[in-house]
Amino acid sequence: MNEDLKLYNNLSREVEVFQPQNPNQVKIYTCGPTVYSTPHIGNYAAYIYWDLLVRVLKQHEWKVRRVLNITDVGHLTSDEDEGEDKLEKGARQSGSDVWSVAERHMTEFLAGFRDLELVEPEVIARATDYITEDQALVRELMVKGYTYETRDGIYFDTAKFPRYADFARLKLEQLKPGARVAVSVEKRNPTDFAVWKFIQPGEKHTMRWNFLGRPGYPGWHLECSTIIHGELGEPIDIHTGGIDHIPVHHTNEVAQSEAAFERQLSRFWIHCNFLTVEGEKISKSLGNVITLAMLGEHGFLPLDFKIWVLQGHYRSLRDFSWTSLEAAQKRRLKWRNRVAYLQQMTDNKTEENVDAMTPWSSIWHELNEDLNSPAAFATIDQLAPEQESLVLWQRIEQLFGLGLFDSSAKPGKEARRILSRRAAAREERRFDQSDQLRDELSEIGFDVLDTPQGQIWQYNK
RNA sequence: GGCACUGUGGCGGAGUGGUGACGCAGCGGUCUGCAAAACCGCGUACACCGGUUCAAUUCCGGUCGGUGCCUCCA
Repeated sequence: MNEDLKLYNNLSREVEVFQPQNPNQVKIYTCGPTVYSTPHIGNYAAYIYWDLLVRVLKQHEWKVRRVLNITDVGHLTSDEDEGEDKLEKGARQSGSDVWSVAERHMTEFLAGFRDLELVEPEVIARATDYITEDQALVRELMVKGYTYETRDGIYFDTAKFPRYADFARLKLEQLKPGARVAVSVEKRNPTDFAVWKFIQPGEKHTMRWNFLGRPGYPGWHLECSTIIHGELGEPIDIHTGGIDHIPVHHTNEVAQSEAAFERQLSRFWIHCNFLTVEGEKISKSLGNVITLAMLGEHGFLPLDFKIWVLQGHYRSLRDFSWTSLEAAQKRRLKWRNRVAYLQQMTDNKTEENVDAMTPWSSIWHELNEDLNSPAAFATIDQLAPEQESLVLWQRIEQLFGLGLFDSSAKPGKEARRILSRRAAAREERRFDQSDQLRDELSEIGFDVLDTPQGQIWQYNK
């Protein structure tokens, strides 16, 4: 178990050995979802990768304190209705209010978390619970002279934070401001961003808090800085997020946190790549959004999707397709059957005489090489029968959470009765009957293997 | 335009300066009452063009292609 954990750190753009500051409290922050619509598989892919990270950290016997934020407060939409908040829009479309839209989608998101057997973070922080702290952070930035006020909000002056471009290695003069959105004429620099927004007279914005004598709401990047400060304290050990966050969100987060608190925000920054569907980004406007529920309609479980995600590397761009999901589903079926097989052999008092540590150390090694789960999977697939044991499979399950030991799908009363009738039929060499019973078994979800030790059932789906 | 990632066999997907990971699909065999599972065997894969090298899919340069970001988004 004396394996160094190596992770690709966005700060150095290199794979580095990771050591926590304090093994009793590894501080991790994960950028969470904005809860304005049903999460899609691309959103979950990120949390699947971070789940693996957390499980690996825990396997190192470090104590993890992980914070996940839930953005339940305003961001502007990307659609044409300029300036309308995503939550407001969701509320208008569903005929309810912003608070219940957020509530509903947060519940939905967390249900998906459980279906994917993702380790629950130690802290789930809702942005709206940190408004006072947000305001304190804005005040701190104001006092330190990093901000200026315009008609619509308090802005962070990125020119006053010389390291601004470093994180994303931006070439500021080469950015194309207004490539996709109109520039505010009042901004001093194109990269300046709001830390607090004022609600204009007549503007519809249900979520509002009084600050500086006016109604308003926190800026788009503020909550992450605030929550990290309150729940973990700088510097944290690892900050995770999607690759898309590097140039804007994380850049701004670093700027406002490090300006206000004068400490490094995070020692490691790790980012996962995107998932496309048929070569294109998942987006509502393209109409290619796939949800966990839709996977179910196609006959897949969330865990089939999880193994699909993990058979690629978190920094690789992945393209989703139903055929590749099917291949992943079969791989998981095979693994479940290996566990089922071993369990039945053990029931039959077969002695285990295996060395679980040899394959385990290669699996463990692969995962410590920047979370190379695809390579670890290859090792698992190459296990020789004599290397396999339930102990080893339990460790594998503990690392990936793939439902390999799920007992709810095991043969019920009916299946067990068919199995014993078939055993009797074979004993008397009534093969027509035993073949027919095999077909019946197949219809209720099980295959049967005839081995020297007798019948062994296997899942067939 | 800038930045980042990326181009591996039918489909996915690791990895490496020199014996073709692994999964799915396919073919043949052993085994089996028949199967299944398992095991054994079967594929002239590394976008293109140069360079370095005894040797390049792997390093360097260029070309072409794909994706993402530059408002929020994993």
